[in-house]
Amino acid sequence: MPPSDTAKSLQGAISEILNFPIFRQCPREKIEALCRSGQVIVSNHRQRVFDFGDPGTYFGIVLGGAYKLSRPTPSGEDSIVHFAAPGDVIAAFIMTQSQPRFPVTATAMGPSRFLKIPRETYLELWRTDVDLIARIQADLSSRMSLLQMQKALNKAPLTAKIASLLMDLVARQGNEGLANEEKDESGLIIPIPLTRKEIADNLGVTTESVIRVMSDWSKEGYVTTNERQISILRPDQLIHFIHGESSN
Amino acid sequence: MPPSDTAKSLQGAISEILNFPIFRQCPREKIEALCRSGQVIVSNHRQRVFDFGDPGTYFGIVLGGAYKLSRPTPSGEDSIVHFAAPGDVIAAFIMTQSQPRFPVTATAMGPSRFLKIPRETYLELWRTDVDLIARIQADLSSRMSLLQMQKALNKAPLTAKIASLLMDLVARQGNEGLANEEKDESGLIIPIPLTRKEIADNLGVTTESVIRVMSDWSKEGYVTTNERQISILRPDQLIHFIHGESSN
DNA sequence: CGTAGCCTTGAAGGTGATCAATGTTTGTGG
DNA sequence: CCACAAACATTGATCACCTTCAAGGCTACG
Repeated sequence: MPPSDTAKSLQGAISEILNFPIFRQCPREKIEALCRSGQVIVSNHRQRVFDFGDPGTYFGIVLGGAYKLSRPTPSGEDSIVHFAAPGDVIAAFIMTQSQPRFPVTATAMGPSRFLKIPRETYLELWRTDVDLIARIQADLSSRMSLLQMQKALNKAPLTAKIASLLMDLVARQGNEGLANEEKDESGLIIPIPLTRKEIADNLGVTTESVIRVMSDWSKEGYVTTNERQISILRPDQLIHFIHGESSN
Repeated sequence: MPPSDTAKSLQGAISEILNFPIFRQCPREKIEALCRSGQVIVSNHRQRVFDFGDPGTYFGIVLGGAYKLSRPTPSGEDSIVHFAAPGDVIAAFIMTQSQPRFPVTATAMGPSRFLKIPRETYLELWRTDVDLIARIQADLSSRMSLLQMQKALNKAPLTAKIASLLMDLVARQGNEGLANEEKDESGLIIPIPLTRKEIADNLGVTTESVIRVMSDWSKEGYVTTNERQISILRPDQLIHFIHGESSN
């Protein structure tokens, strides 16, 4: 890639990042400084960015598309820990360790881009720009909170788990800059292309079980899927499932 | 409590904290400065320190005993998110938020003590002592990692979940200063007084199920319990369960 | 044109939940 | 010090939910 292209994509990255909620009202110079040491990485569908256990020499900010963060289970399958959408920070948590290793595998879901920033830059930020670090921590804090919420649903029926996941994903989109006026027409659109298997791997259940629930909901008209794009037509109904009431 | 007592317990707290692994090789003055603005809180068994949703005006470092961090589930039960042992940091993650609220309820498990440190002190540390903040982050990082590992076990049978929890708890003790030479005699002792219900609430299963598994293991001689003190006699057997092999 | 990934459906089976009853220990107040 | 309540532990029977296994169809992509 010629240097001019790199420069251009970096310029784009800066303005994109400034639009993400966690970096709102952040002085442009700071973001520029952050980006200057970084590099925009473009990924294809299903392409792995790094593997569980690899040396963690950098962290990332998702710019477009999505990445799934997974880790192998003792039984050899994959457990998806998080769906990283634009604005999400990846692997920042381990940067302060002395010999960091990535705690998850990152895989692109559809064509995606992220800003790759070397570990040294992160460590320098601790001294030069504490505010920025605090913003990154805030993102991790919400991830932690999400994990805890999901843990609390362990005992709940599968319908509750799926409904909760879908509602979380649309809620995250809502917080970001996008105008979501399409509510009334086509329902809430989930901003990440999800397969049934990915939902299953995230919830720790089987693909078949997810399919059965989603099929029912499609028949009832609560959701629709095409091209891995899931839309929620009846958020109210899904919320019912989260709170334990079965179908009525 | 007369001021002399407070001073004494603070002195004790300082040396205790210096012995915790995350604060090892930390200059004594820094810890002293940290403690000076704090206060040692003593809790009785089952006493609540703060509730989910309360304004988060302080954070804490567990000195003795243990605290369980839980949050209410949509169905009205309790989900235990973490067992906080001595050396664990509580609620530090939310300190940087502008209007922090405790994301969990903290309840003492047996007689316990923790150092209560006001939020302002934490915020000041960001400017004055980044190293200390990094150490606290490291504790949270390991908590996050633990949550992810547990999530990966979602699909595993109940035996694997319980075995994993018990082994995690003894491993955490091992990392702390205590000499654990009692391995050969009485097995690995779990440093936290756990009820079956607490195990169940942590794993998102029912008390009865936990009891059935633990009873089996007691009969097989893998574990023993008395006075809520659980000992692992056959760690090797428990590890088998984690990796999916059933009983043989 | 064949493979790989994803989606779907059905039947059978098991694991853990639920419900109910009872015993044990701990703590509390008269 | 005893009586009573509350929290914890235990056991059994039944049942629902989700898994497992099997088979087949669809689409994308080299």
